[in-house]
Amino acid sequence: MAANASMSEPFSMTQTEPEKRRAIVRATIELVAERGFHATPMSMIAARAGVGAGSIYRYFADKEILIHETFAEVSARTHEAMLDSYPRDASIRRRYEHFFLRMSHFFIEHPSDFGFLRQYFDSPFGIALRRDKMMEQECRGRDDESLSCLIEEGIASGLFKKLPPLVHISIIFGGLVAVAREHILGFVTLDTPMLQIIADACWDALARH
Amino acid sequence: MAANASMSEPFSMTQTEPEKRRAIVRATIELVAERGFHATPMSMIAARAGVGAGSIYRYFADKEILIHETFAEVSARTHEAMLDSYPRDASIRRRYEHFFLRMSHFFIEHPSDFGFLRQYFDSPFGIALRRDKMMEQECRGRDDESLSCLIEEGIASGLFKKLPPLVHISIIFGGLVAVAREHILGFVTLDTPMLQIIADACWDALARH
DNA sequence: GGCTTCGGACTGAACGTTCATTCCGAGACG
DNA sequence: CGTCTCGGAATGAACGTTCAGTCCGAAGCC
Repeated sequence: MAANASMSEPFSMTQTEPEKRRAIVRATIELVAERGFHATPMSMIAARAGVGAGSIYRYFADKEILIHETFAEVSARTHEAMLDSYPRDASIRRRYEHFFLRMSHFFIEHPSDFGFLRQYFDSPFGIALRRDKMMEQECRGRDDESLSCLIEEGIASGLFKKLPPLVHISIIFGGLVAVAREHILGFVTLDTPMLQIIADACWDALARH
Repeated sequence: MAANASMSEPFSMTQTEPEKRRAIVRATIELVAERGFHATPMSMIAARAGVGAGSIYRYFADKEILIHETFAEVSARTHEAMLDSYPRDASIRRRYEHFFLRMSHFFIEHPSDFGFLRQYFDSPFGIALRRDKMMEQECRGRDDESLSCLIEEGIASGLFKKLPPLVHISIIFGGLVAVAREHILGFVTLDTPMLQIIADACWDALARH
């Protein structure tokens, strides 16, 4: 079936094939972000994407798979944004700031992606995924997992407080996500200088004094 | 709601009336915490509470009202736990620590309440509620809202960084909630000394240096 | 080139299931 | 024996999923 690799994707030749798939994924992100997984019917996704209800099943076997594949795409975009021009050899402080600022900008500029990710990680899917990742990480040799590494490096060098790395990550990420959420909901307005100040504040939580 | 004070609640005379109501509320808290609002059918709530499906409607007009009244009860318990023996006249630092430690202990010891609150505040209900509260607070003269006051006091006294109070609150609450969640999910274990250290770390994020 | 045939992406009405809510007979209490 | 609460079957709406048919561009034929 996939033998033919001559010049086109598995569907038509017009090269426009994934147009509908993309529309479906986009609609899923937006609606799940706004309303949550269980509150967004497939019919609503189809309507927002401008396709027939049945067409979704041409691209995704069922709702659960649609959610998982959508997550994979959002997740990839997020990692890409975070790692883009990551100063791999800079100081811990600079790498931390890069992470924090990239992340907060990405969330603020892509509120639907942000909302989708929050919904996903709060769901049983996301929790199971984290459990798997944790297992995997315990068995395999250390991989790169940038933030996790950064924290461990900071602790080892005596820069950061001696706490379980996951606690550091929770404080940073918890604060970051909460602040981004307030901005998106319109309860505060965060510009770049303000985000820098917040990044510094969260750094103070990590650092020994 | 509390108008009729003659001698009995609106139901029977057996004085056992709120027994079932309580079971329903408890089941709602647990199931919503575990599964989310839209993924917990009324029939499941009835089964967990050990009552017939129809009996819920004897106490709550519909699902939405059930959720709201359940929230009101959980919310009251939470505030009560936070304000219990609150050292109203102690230093800002001491009051902060009281708040942080009470809150984290409460969340950890009442994971269902914690899960329910998170679900509620993430839902459109919770967001609408916050919007209302914010309006109300802007118009009315300052009320007590302990944490909000504490932050403003800290900023005014030069102890805390000059940031919108809501940002301070987000950093603290975001971190607190994230950390409690990791504990409940079993990814870290937090005892009292560790929580004290975390409270101190979050304080560092607030404080000027 | 015009006409016909063909294949498969696409649609939306239809299906079986599950949900929130209603209803009614059974029983408890006075 | 009337009143009132309860449980769970009944009801209608809404859901995820399917499928019989539509549509359209490409290929075959004259």
